[in-house]
Amino acid sequence: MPAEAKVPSSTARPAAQPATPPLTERQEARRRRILHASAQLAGRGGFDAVQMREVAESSQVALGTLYRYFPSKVHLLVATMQDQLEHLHRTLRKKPPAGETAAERVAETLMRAFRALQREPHLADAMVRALTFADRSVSPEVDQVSRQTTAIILDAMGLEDPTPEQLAAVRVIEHTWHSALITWLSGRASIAQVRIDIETVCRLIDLTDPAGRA
Amino acid sequence: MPAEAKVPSSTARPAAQPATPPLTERQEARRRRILHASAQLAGRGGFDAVQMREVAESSQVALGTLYRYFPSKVHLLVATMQDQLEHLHRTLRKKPPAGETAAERVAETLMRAFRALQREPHLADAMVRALTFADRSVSPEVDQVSRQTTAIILDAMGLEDPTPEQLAAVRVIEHTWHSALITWLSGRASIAQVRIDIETVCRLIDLTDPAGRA
DNA sequence: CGGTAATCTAGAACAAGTTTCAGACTTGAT
DNA sequence: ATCAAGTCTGAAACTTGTTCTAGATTACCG
Repeated sequence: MPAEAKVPSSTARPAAQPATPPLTERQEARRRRILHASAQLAGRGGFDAVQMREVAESSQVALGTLYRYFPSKVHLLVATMQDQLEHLHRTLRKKPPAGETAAERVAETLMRAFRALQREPHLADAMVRALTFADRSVSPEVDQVSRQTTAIILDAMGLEDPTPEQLAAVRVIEHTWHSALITWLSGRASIAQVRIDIETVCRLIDLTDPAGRA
Repeated sequence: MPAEAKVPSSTARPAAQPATPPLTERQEARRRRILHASAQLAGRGGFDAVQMREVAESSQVALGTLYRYFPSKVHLLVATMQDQLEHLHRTLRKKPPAGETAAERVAETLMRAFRALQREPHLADAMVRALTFADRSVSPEVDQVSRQTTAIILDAMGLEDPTPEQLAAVRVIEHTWHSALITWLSGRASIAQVRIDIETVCRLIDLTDPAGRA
């Protein structure tokens, strides 16, 4: 029946999506080439520089195939972000933050991530814009990014069993993180400002953990 | 020299933009028609339904003229949002929030705004997506929206002389507000969830005000 | 091997945002 | 009233995301 297997869609991780039929090696390679080209183009030029025709050409794939793998430009860029986030998470695991309190560690972690983004501001632009511009059709993928981000923050807090209040705080931290990134990317906030925002929101953690009812 | 220019009639608010050459009455009328058409189309269909050709036709204006007034679709939608925000602010002034603490009043105000958006979810979609998708070329306009939002929140807090810490909290509240809206609009968070996020972030205000010097 | 269904390719075609242009129209000044 | 300069209009053109099609390839089953 099938030839080169079924329609691909998300991650390469086996322990992730439920309905992701496995990919041929050649397909996996194509997918990887596409994501690489996407990140490459995004790296200089940002969101606008990632043009589907160029991605296709650059990754040696027909336009139609590109769209079979990633049903829209936003899907593509969100997938690119998933990729980068995984990479970041691995890096962070190797060198956990050293702060005293949970709030400090989270702030340190986010600032580290922020510095990584500063090294590739155009790539950051492409990914973050895609993420916030995504409509309902990309919800699953965006949600996956969100879960990954949550995991990173919880890791930094060093909690195995967060309370609902703490999870609420994490949600707000994520909101702030995304929105602060946007203001920075669009030139409306300085790097210093972003740091302040992050540090401010991280104080919410103190509010829930040490003294409060847990 | 100029033609339909120079009549210093009304931009309504005299204390707003610095370098906005005043508009003729006919121009003011055009501008208003355009914004009305924009809101109308956004009202059903959201971001995608606001098509520049339709806006032009619907507001009895040539496409080129539309682009003279609003240099891009995002500019147009952000301007639409400015419009709506002013309206909201006026409404809110009439019925200030009744909560005991500043945090309660801010949360109440934002929830009220949220309910207003729920009545026109498509319009909300168009405006918020435009806002977060805006690139640097729209910074001034987006900044104006941000200032207006800040003003609304500060009003709710009832402060005439906010401390830097309080301003920081307000910034984070705004971040959360925008990002929470996005998650709601893209179907990744429920209304209840948004309420929780808002209430959570508003606790930051308690952190700055009651104990410290006011 | 041969068959066949799914995949891939190349390229045209379509949609909506944006730009451009020639000509008609308005406005304020002389 | 006339004129110069800025505005508006209508329409075509251009760009880039997205869809579609016909035919060549590929993977797997028997």
